[in-house]
Amino acid sequence: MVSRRRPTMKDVAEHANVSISTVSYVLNDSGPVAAERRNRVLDAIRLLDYSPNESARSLKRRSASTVAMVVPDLTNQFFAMVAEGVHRAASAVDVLVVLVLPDATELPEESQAKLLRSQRVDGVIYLSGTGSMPAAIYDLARSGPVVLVDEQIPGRDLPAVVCDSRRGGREVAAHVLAQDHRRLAVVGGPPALWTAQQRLAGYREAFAGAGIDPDSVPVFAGDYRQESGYAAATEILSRPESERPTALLCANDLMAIGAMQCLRDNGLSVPGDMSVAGFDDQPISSMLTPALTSVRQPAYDMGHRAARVLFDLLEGREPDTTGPLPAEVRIRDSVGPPKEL
Amino acid sequence: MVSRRRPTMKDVAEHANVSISTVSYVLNDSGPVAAERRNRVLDAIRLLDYSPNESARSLKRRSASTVAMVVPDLTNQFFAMVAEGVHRAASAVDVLVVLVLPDATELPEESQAKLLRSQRVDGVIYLSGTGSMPAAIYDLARSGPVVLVDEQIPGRDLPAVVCDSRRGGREVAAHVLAQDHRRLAVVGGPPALWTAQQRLAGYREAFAGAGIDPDSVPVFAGDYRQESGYAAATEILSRPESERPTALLCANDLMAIGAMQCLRDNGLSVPGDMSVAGFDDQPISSMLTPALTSVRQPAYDMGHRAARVLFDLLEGREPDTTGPLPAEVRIRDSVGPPKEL
DNA sequence: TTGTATGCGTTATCAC
DNA sequence: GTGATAACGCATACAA
Repeated sequence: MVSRRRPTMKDVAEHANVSISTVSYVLNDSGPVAAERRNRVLDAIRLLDYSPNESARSLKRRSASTVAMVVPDLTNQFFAMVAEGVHRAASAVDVLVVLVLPDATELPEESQAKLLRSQRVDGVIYLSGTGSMPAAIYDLARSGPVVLVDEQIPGRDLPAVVCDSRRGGREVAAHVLAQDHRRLAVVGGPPALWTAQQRLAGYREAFAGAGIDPDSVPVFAGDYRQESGYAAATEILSRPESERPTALLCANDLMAIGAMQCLRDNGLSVPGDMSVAGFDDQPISSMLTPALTSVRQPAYDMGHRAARVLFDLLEGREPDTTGPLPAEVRIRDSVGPPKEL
Repeated sequence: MVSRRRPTMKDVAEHANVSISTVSYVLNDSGPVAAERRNRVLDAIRLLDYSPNESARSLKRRSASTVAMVVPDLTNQFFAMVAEGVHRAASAVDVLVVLVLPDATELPEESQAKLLRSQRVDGVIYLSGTGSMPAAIYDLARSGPVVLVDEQIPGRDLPAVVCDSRRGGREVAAHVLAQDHRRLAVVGGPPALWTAQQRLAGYREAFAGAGIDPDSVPVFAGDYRQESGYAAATEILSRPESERPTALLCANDLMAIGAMQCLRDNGLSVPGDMSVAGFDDQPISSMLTPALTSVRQPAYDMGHRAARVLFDLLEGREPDTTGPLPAEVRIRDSVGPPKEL
């Protein structure tokens, strides 16, 4: 593979016996050009297998046609699906998506800000998901447009695409309560995270609606990871059976899975001995035994819309600012009537 | 946000009272510069919050410091983990990774080739995974370096990072046989895919080693998706029980999961009534009930190594060409002794 | 309609 | 050690 020099516009122009600008005109429809000459150019392009050098284009246009997508963890299928939505929206307008995963070796927001400033990317889609992510984002946003997904920063209004987590929380909780559970417990997410707050708020609304004092329901602090679900369940099982909750509301599927593992390891059955509900509706959740009752978030759509919002911002359009997307309860087998009945 | 023009080297030079070249020298260590002036430059850079325009750099250097990573589907956790490995290796050398997912709307290899030729990316990491992908890749490889992951094209020798699927197949099969199963069946992957061929070849070696004629073992053609596992199991269950296999070797986890669902739907227990083994060891597989016996592929390492190979190629180094990575059997609960015993 | 010339921000060559 | 200056490949204002 002798890797010959790639053809440039100049080569094309020479082959077609026209000037460079003419080539540019046909490439971008940016000027009038006679049909016959246009064809000559097109032929030359095909012949030489020419394609424009995007670095030069970016330099000239001051835009890289590229966005960064920050996700905490690709193996989480929720993030993966958001990523697919982003990718799809981007490739529809010929924009590249560069992947940014937190790199243990450096401060994440610093490297992202550098990326933005270097003009290798025009904007950022930010999925905090897990982890803290405080005002640092706001710094980031000074270097260029940033769109948040499934997250909101109270006070500052950064553009964000979210779904109605509070309502989703209210509805799963209501579903559980409708099975006549009266003693519940919550395994919550990181208290600093917006999603965790919303989901919890939703649960509490449902409790109140069912005549249960929200403050009487114990909340175990988790971190959205499987281990923390296991740990919370362990703690719950350390109590005498008569004081245990009969149903567990977990703020995400991973923790629900951890809790279910713990219950199984201790010889309890789900939902026979204890009901468990999750949140996220990861694809895997429906494959479990029992299949997990959860709340589906439209991950793909959220990613897609976030990308659209970012593009609107980049092109000075007013972003589509319709409300949160719906989150729907998926009723499955992990929630049943309480044992006592 | 009034989005002022970003500072350029020229601005830095003026602030520091030096020439542009001096700034360039300190930025790249590409020339000698007196300590005192170097500091002036550094200060100016900090003051102006300057960072170099990478489009201009790419243009000049004829390299984008960016690679493309083609994956069929991010929600498959194997691919997600490969992607993480690639990302890590890339960010260690300050290379960006752009995500490429097959876009239903156009021929995949065409858009990728365009990407390569446009010099927005310097090379490609290609994960065919599922789907056919024939000689088209080879065309791609003429536009620039391409490294295959978990795939090989017989005949042509494109650089590829694989793991020892044949051995992995042999070893799971041996594990199953060691439980005294004698009537087995295989749910294979797409026959055109290298991995599917290797895994099957491994199974057959084990059969032969156990005194079973490999040709006597029925192979159901799957496509690596869950549904095809379900379908294969359905077909198997249509036979009289005395002719059914007592163990199912599935060429990937997804199909194993599908098969297990089918068995459950028909009231059969795993491994009580039939044993099932997978391949890939997706994170979810250990969370199933029963946990799936599978073969772990070092996905992250494969991605990491593939990226290293690509960088070697890009910089004219001889790529590290150590053999396939090991694939290890993960023994779990979905394989047990046959029912008859 | 078409061509010429200039600039985008960097790097690198060459004089000084 | 340092600083002009010419590319890099493309887009475009302006002249023809």
